Amino acid sequence: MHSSAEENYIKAIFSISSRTGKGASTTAIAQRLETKASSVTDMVKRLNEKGLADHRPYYGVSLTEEGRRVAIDTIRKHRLWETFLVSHLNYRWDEVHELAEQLEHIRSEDLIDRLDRYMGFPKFDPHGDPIPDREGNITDVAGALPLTEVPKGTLVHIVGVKDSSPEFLKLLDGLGLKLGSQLTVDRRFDYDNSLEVSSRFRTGMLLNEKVCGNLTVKAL
Amino acid sequence: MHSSAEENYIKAIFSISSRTGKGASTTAIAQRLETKASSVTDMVKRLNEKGLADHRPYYGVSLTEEGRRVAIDTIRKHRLWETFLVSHLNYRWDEVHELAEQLEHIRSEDLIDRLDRYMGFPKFDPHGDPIPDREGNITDVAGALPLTEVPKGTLVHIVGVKDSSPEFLKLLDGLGLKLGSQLTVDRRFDYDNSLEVSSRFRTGMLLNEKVCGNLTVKAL
DNA sequence: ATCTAATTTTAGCTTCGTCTAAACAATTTA
DNA sequence: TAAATTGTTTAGACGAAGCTAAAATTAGAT
Repeated sequence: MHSSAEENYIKAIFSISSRTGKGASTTAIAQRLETKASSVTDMVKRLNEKGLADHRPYYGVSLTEEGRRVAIDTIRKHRLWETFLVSHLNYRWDEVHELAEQLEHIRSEDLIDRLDRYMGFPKFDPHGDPIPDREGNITDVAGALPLTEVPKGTLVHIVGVKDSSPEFLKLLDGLGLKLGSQLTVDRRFDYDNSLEVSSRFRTGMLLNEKVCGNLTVKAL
Repeated sequence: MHSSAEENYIKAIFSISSRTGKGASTTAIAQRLETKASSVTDMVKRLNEKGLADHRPYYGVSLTEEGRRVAIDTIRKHRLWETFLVSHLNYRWDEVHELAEQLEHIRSEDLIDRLDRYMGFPKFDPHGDPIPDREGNITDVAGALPLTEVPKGTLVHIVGVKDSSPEFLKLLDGLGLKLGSQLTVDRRFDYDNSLEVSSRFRTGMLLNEKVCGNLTVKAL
């Protein structure tokens, strides 16, 4: 059995090494979990002893097959709970992250499978992230790419957000943007890689590079 | 903020002193939580420092007004989660206790209020126990009494179970008994205070004193 | 009323997860 | 290449929550 702390470390290692393609550095983990590098070193040692992570000092941490499974199970729980909170308890998409961080640590595979069935086996969570199935398979959206990569004139729709923080989601809400919103890239500014986009309800929206990088879209 | 461990101690103190009408003894608490008396002494000291419990050494522990509120809030969460698990996720009444023990520690009043509304503000949990409302009011069933007190010949129906352990609930299932089941007391045996009862589906059930004491019924 | 038995508390130790401060290693920079 | 900076680990400590063994207190039996 794994503690909540262990699961949080495993999730962080999984997410960092998926993004970078390399082992996760101690400081990167510390930053993400808002803890100290020395605490990370300690915990990584424990994860290693439990066969959940490999650690070559000064090189980085990576998950074992078992650790990877724990990560995916935890992500599955997180995303299913987020989906439940939004679709059944009427939470907004910017309110559910913290709660799901608690709920994902409830120890019962059966509970999450029942919740999954209760909701009709949803494929994506409220932020457009794919929900792993019971076997741990994750079906990614084909043809999805960050808004930064979209050429001028293209019509796309939003299929996901890379940043689920309340701050970012509130910004999108303020622009009237949500999952499924249709966008056209009207202009690209080389100066700072910002884009001018328009939706069906608003034109002339100027989005900076950071915002565009966090919006995953698909051509229509 | 209270830890899960604190909430468990508070629930135990609440339940023991409701039952006995006195302060809860260290050993009684230890027994209920399957821990050691010395651990209880330690924790009670902490609860006392936090203003949640009063403790006169060698006399017993009782909750402060604030501690009582924590107890009732935790019970509310426990019973609402149990209700959700049974009525929406199709769990049986003998399967939900352990899961609810985990879920009751999720820290969010808002979540539990939304769950309450989602289910239409249920008044009783799957074991017939009353669910406290948001203000902490508990509405007890008028005229409910243990089966042990029912005179011969009376027609009653089951409104609650005092023991929610899987073992006891499976025994009831085995007899075809559940909340709402109608029972008649056919005979009372002074020898061991056991009763012979019959339901609409089965006659000649010999229930011992312990079983009868754990069945709360109401005359029809 | 005293002595024994049961209960309760204290003292000291353990594990988990965290911290700070200091030492050690690696990578930049000059 | 040496120095400075950055990143990582070690050492030692702490709080929470538990344990065992021993001491202290109360209650029950004689």
